[in-house]
Amino acid sequence: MTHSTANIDLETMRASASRTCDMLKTLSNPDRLLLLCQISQGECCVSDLEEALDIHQPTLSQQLGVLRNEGLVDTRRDGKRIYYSVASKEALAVMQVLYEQFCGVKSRRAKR
Amino acid sequence: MTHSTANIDLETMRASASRTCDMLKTLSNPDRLLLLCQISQGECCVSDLEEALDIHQPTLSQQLGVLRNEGLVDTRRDGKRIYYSVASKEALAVMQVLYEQFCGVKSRRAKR
DNA sequence: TCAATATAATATAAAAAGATATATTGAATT
DNA sequence: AATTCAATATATCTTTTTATATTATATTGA
Repeated sequence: MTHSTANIDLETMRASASRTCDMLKTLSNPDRLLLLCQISQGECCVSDLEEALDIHQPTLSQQLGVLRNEGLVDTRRDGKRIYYSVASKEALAVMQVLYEQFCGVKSRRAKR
Repeated sequence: MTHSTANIDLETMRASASRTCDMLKTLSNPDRLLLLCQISQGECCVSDLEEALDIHQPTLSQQLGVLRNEGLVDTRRDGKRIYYSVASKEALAVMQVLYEQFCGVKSRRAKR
Protein backbone atom coordinates (compact mmCIF):
# COMPACT_ATOMS: atom_id res chain seq x y z
CA MET A 1 0.00 0.00 0.00
CA THR A 2 2.94 2.33 -0.44
CA HIS A 3 2.85 5.22 -2.87
CA SER A 4 5.78 4.16 -4.98
CA THR A 5 6.16 5.32 -8.57
CA ALA A 6 5.15 1.86 -9.70
CA ASN A 7 1.77 2.42 -8.15
CA ILE A 8 1.29 5.73 -9.89
CA ASP A 9 1.80 4.04 -13.24
CA LEU A 10 -0.55 1.35 -12.07
CA GLU A 11 -3.26 3.92 -11.44
CA THR A 12 -2.88 5.22 -14.97
CA MET A 13 -3.02 1.71 -16.30
CA ARG A 14 -6.10 0.94 -14.28
CA ALA A 15 -7.80 4.06 -15.59
CA SER A 16 -7.07 3.07 -19.18
CA ALA A 17 -8.15 -0.48 -18.50
CA SER A 18 -11.39 0.76 -17.06
CA ARG A 19 -12.23 2.89 -20.09
CA THR A 20 -11.23 0.08 -22.39
CA CYS A 21 -13.39 -2.40 -20.51
CA ASP A 22 -16.39 -0.12 -20.79
CA MET A 23 -16.10 -0.28 -24.53
CA LEU A 24 -15.40 -4.00 -24.61
CA LYS A 25 -18.45 -4.69 -22.47
CA THR A 26 -20.56 -2.73 -24.87
CA LEU A 27 -19.26 -4.83 -27.74
CA SER A 28 -19.69 -8.09 -25.81
CA ASN A 29 -23.17 -8.86 -26.95
CA PRO A 30 -23.88 -10.61 -30.24
CA ASP A 31 -26.70 -8.29 -31.23
CA ARG A 32 -24.72 -5.15 -30.52
CA LEU A 33 -21.64 -6.53 -32.22
CA LEU A 34 -23.59 -7.34 -35.36
CA LEU A 35 -25.29 -3.97 -35.26
CA LEU A 36 -22.02 -2.13 -34.98
CA CYS A 37 -20.53 -4.33 -37.66
CA GLN A 38 -23.31 -3.36 -40.06
CA ILE A 39 -23.21 0.30 -39.11
CA SER A 40 -19.45 0.42 -39.52
CA GLN A 41 -19.90 -0.60 -43.15
CA GLY A 42 -21.91 2.55 -43.70
CA GLU A 43 -24.73 4.55 -42.20
CA CYS A 44 -27.97 2.56 -41.81
CA CYS A 45 -31.44 3.28 -40.59
CA VAL A 46 -33.16 1.10 -38.04
CA SER A 47 -35.36 -0.74 -40.51
CA ASP A 48 -32.32 -1.63 -42.62
CA LEU A 49 -30.76 -3.13 -39.53
CA GLU A 50 -33.92 -4.93 -38.56
CA GLU A 51 -34.15 -6.55 -41.96
CA ALA A 52 -30.46 -7.34 -42.27
CA LEU A 53 -30.09 -8.86 -38.83
CA ASP A 54 -33.56 -10.15 -38.00
CA ILE A 55 -33.57 -8.72 -34.50
CA HIS A 56 -36.97 -7.77 -33.32
CA GLN A 57 -37.86 -4.18 -32.84
CA PRO A 58 -37.79 -3.49 -29.10
CA THR A 59 -34.54 -5.41 -28.69
CA LEU A 60 -33.07 -3.56 -31.61
CA SER A 61 -34.02 -0.20 -30.22
CA GLN A 62 -32.79 -1.13 -26.78
CA GLN A 63 -29.40 -2.29 -27.99
CA LEU A 64 -29.01 0.72 -30.25
CA GLY A 65 -29.72 2.74 -27.14
CA VAL A 66 -26.81 1.07 -25.39
CA LEU A 67 -24.50 1.85 -28.29
CA ARG A 68 -25.70 5.46 -28.21
CA ASN A 69 -25.25 5.85 -24.47
CA GLU A 70 -21.72 4.57 -24.70
CA GLY A 71 -21.00 7.07 -27.44
CA LEU A 72 -20.18 4.45 -30.04
CA VAL A 73 -22.77 5.65 -32.55
CA ASP A 74 -24.32 8.89 -33.71
CA THR A 75 -27.80 9.40 -35.08
CA ARG A 76 -29.36 11.65 -37.66
CA ARG A 77 -33.03 11.91 -38.42
CA ASP A 78 -34.44 12.05 -41.91
CA GLY A 79 -38.20 12.15 -41.85
CA LYS A 80 -39.48 9.08 -40.07
CA ARG A 81 -36.14 7.33 -40.32
CA ILE A 82 -33.22 7.56 -37.98
CA TYR A 83 -29.82 6.86 -39.42
CA TYR A 84 -26.98 5.45 -37.37
CA SER A 85 -23.26 5.84 -37.94
CA VAL A 86 -20.14 4.99 -35.98
CA ALA A 87 -19.02 7.81 -33.70
CA SER A 88 -15.93 6.32 -32.07
CA LYS A 89 -12.63 5.90 -33.85
CA GLU A 90 -11.57 3.46 -31.14
CA ALA A 91 -14.59 1.26 -31.78
CA LEU A 92 -13.98 1.42 -35.50
CA ALA A 93 -10.40 0.31 -35.06
CA VAL A 94 -11.44 -2.56 -32.83
CA MET A 95 -14.18 -3.68 -35.22
CA GLN A 96 -11.69 -3.77 -38.02
CA VAL A 97 -9.32 -6.09 -36.18
CA LEU A 98 -12.17 -8.26 -35.01
CA TYR A 99 -13.33 -8.59 -38.57
CA GLU A 100 -9.87 -9.54 -39.77
CA GLN A 101 -9.39 -12.05 -36.98
CA PHE A 102 -12.81 -13.67 -36.84
CA CYS A 103 -14.31 -13.11 -40.27
CA GLY A 104 -11.29 -12.55 -42.46
CA VAL A 105 -10.04 -14.62 -45.36
CA LYS A 106 -8.47 -17.85 -44.18
CA SER A 107 -6.05 -18.11 -47.14
CA ARG A 108 -2.99 -16.47 -45.67
CA ARG A 109 -2.47 -18.70 -42.64
CA ALA A 110 1.05 -17.51 -41.95
CA LYS A 111 2.64 -17.56 -38.52
CA ARG A 112 0.15 -19.18 -36.24
CA MET B 1 -38.42 -17.27 -40.65
CA THR B 2 -37.84 -18.12 -44.30
CA HIS B 3 -34.66 -19.83 -45.39
CA SER B 4 -33.48 -17.25 -47.88
CA THR B 5 -29.82 -16.93 -48.77
CA ALA B 6 -29.68 -13.79 -46.66
CA ASN B 7 -30.46 -15.89 -43.61
CA ILE B 8 -27.71 -18.36 -44.38
CA ASP B 9 -25.19 -15.55 -44.35
CA LEU B 10 -26.80 -14.31 -41.19
CA GLU B 11 -26.20 -17.65 -39.50
CA THR B 12 -22.54 -17.48 -40.40
CA MET B 13 -22.37 -13.94 -39.11
CA ARG B 14 -24.06 -14.91 -35.90
CA ALA B 15 -21.64 -17.77 -35.40
CA SER B 16 -18.67 -15.46 -35.86
CA ALA B 17 -20.25 -12.87 -33.61
CA SER B 18 -20.76 -15.47 -30.94
CA ARG B 19 -17.14 -16.60 -30.99
CA THR B 20 -15.99 -13.01 -31.03
CA CYS B 21 -18.21 -12.11 -28.09
CA ASP B 22 -16.81 -14.98 -26.08
CA MET B 23 -13.39 -13.47 -26.38
CA LEU B 24 -14.57 -9.91 -25.79
CA LYS B 25 -16.35 -10.98 -22.62
CA THR B 26 -13.19 -12.56 -21.38
CA LEU B 27 -11.33 -9.32 -21.98
CA SER B 28 -14.09 -7.21 -20.42
CA ASN B 29 -12.75 -7.21 -16.92
CA PRO B 30 -10.10 -4.76 -15.76
CA ASP B 31 -8.04 -7.36 -13.90
CA ARG B 32 -8.03 -9.77 -16.80
CA LEU B 33 -7.30 -7.02 -19.29
CA LEU B 34 -4.32 -5.84 -17.28
CA LEU B 35 -3.13 -9.40 -16.80
CA LEU B 36 -3.28 -10.12 -20.49
CA CYS B 37 -1.65 -6.81 -21.23
CA GLN B 38 1.31 -7.71 -19.02
CA ILE B 39 1.53 -11.25 -20.32
CA SER B 40 1.42 -10.06 -23.91
CA GLN B 41 4.58 -8.09 -23.26
CA GLY B 42 6.37 -11.32 -22.43
CA GLU B 43 5.95 -14.47 -20.41
CA CYS B 44 5.42 -13.83 -16.68
CA CYS B 45 4.99 -15.95 -13.61
CA VAL B 46 2.18 -15.40 -11.18
CA SER B 47 4.24 -13.62 -8.56
CA ASP B 48 5.52 -11.16 -11.19
CA LEU B 49 1.92 -10.39 -12.06
CA GLU B 50 0.91 -10.07 -8.46
CA GLU B 51 3.64 -7.57 -7.82
CA ALA B 52 3.16 -5.63 -11.02
CA LEU B 53 -0.59 -5.31 -10.75
CA ASP B 54 -1.28 -5.52 -7.04
CA ILE B 55 -4.15 -7.96 -7.41
CA HIS B 56 -4.50 -10.25 -4.47
CA GLN B 57 -3.70 -13.86 -4.84
CA PRO B 58 -7.02 -15.71 -5.04
CA THR B 59 -8.45 -13.15 -7.44
CA LEU B 60 -5.34 -13.34 -9.54
CA SER B 61 -5.46 -17.11 -9.73
CA GLN B 62 -9.15 -17.07 -10.45
CA GLN B 63 -8.86 -14.60 -13.30
CA LEU B 64 -5.87 -16.38 -14.75
CA GLY B 65 -8.07 -19.46 -14.67
CA VAL B 66 -10.65 -17.68 -16.79
CA LEU B 67 -8.00 -16.68 -19.32
CA ARG B 68 -6.80 -20.29 -19.39
CA ASN B 69 -10.25 -21.76 -19.83
CA GLU B 70 -10.92 -19.47 -22.74
CA GLY B 71 -7.68 -20.53 -24.35
CA LEU B 72 -6.16 -17.07 -24.31
CA VAL B 73 -3.07 -18.09 -22.37
CA ASP B 74 -0.76 -21.06 -22.03
CA THR B 75 1.17 -22.13 -18.97
CA ARG B 76 4.49 -23.74 -18.34
CA ARG B 77 5.78 -24.85 -14.98
CA ASP B 78 9.31 -24.26 -13.80
CA GLY B 79 9.80 -25.50 -10.28
CA LYS B 80 7.37 -23.77 -7.98
CA ARG B 81 6.63 -21.10 -10.52
CA ILE B 82 4.09 -21.19 -13.30
CA TYR B 83 4.75 -19.04 -16.32
CA TYR B 84 1.99 -17.59 -18.46
CA SER B 85 2.13 -16.60 -22.10
CA VAL B 86 -0.41 -15.53 -24.70
CA ALA B 87 -1.85 -18.45 -26.65
CA SER B 88 -4.27 -16.72 -28.99
CA LYS B 89 -3.18 -14.73 -31.99
CA GLU B 90 -6.64 -13.15 -32.11
CA ALA B 91 -6.30 -11.92 -28.55
CA LEU B 92 -2.84 -10.61 -29.26
CA ALA B 93 -4.10 -8.67 -32.26
CA VAL B 94 -6.93 -7.19 -30.23
CA MET B 95 -4.64 -6.24 -27.35
CA GLN B 96 -2.39 -4.44 -29.76
CA VAL B 97 -5.17 -2.27 -31.13
CA LEU B 98 -6.55 -1.61 -27.69
CA TYR B 99 -3.13 -0.47 -26.59
CA GLU B 100 -2.80 1.85 -29.56
CA GLN B 101 -6.25 3.29 -29.08
CA PHE B 102 -6.41 3.61 -25.31
CA CYS B 103 -2.81 3.80 -24.17
CA GLY B 104 -0.98 5.00 -27.27
CA VAL B 105 0.92 8.19 -27.77
CA LYS B 106 -1.41 11.14 -28.05
CA SER B 107 0.87 13.15 -30.37
CA ARG B 108 -0.48 12.08 -33.73
CA ARG B 109 -4.07 13.19 -33.34
CA ALA B 110 -4.82 13.04 -37.04
CA LYS B 111 -8.30 12.39 -38.43
CA ARG B 112 -10.61 12.28 -35.47
C1' DT C 1 -54.13 7.45 -38.89
C1' DC C 2 -50.10 4.74 -40.17
C1' DA C 3 -45.16 3.78 -40.16
C1' DA C 4 -40.87 4.12 -37.83
C1' DT C 5 -38.65 4.27 -33.70
C1' DA C 6 -38.11 4.77 -28.74
C1' DT C 7 -39.20 4.12 -23.97
C1' DA C 8 -41.22 1.87 -19.94
C1' DA C 9 -41.99 -1.74 -16.98
C1' DT C 10 -41.35 -6.21 -15.56
C1' DA C 11 -39.77 -10.77 -14.77
C1' DT C 12 -36.45 -13.93 -14.66
C1' DA C 13 -32.22 -15.57 -14.89
C1' DA C 14 -27.55 -15.43 -14.66
C1' DA C 15 -23.39 -14.05 -13.49
C1' DA C 16 -19.86 -11.41 -11.67
C1' DA C 17 -17.00 -9.87 -7.76
C1' DG C 18 -15.00 -10.36 -3.44
C1' DA C 19 -13.81 -12.77 0.67
C1' DT C 20 -12.20 -16.61 3.27
C1' DA C 21 -10.59 -20.93 3.71
C1' DT C 22 -8.24 -24.92 2.07
C1' DA C 23 -5.73 -27.85 -1.20
C1' DT C 24 -1.77 -29.04 -4.23
C1' DT C 25 2.85 -29.15 -5.70
C1' DG C 26 7.77 -28.49 -5.56
C1' DA C 27 11.87 -27.31 -3.12
C1' DA C 28 14.48 -26.91 0.95
C1' DT C 29 15.72 -28.55 5.34
C1' DT C 30 16.17 -31.53 9.06
C1' DA D 1 11.58 -39.70 4.52
C1' DA D 2 9.14 -36.36 7.21
C1' DT D 3 8.44 -31.52 7.90
C1' DT D 4 7.88 -27.17 6.41
C1' DC D 5 7.60 -23.20 3.45
C1' DA D 6 6.54 -20.80 -0.89
C1' DA D 7 3.88 -20.56 -5.01
C1' DT D 8 -0.27 -21.36 -7.02
C1' DA D 9 -4.90 -23.25 -7.54
C1' DT D 10 -9.48 -24.53 -6.17
C1' DA D 11 -13.69 -24.40 -3.41
C1' DT D 12 -17.35 -22.17 -1.27
C1' DC D 13 -20.22 -18.54 -0.16
C1' DT D 14 -22.45 -13.90 -0.27
C1' DT D 15 -23.94 -10.15 -2.24
C1' DT D 16 -24.78 -7.39 -5.84
C1' DT D 17 -25.16 -6.46 -10.35
C1' DT D 18 -26.47 -7.09 -14.80
C1' DA D 19 -28.62 -9.38 -18.84
C1' DT D 20 -32.30 -10.58 -21.68
C1' DA D 21 -36.77 -11.05 -23.21
C1' DT D 22 -41.44 -9.69 -23.29
C1' DT D 23 -45.33 -6.89 -23.55
C1' DA D 24 -47.22 -2.68 -23.69
C1' DT D 25 -47.22 2.13 -24.70
C1' DA D 26 -45.38 6.57 -26.27
C1' DT D 27 -43.42 9.79 -29.72
C1' DT D 28 -42.73 11.75 -34.10
C1' DG D 29 -43.35 12.62 -38.95
C1' DA D 30 -45.83 11.94 -43.25
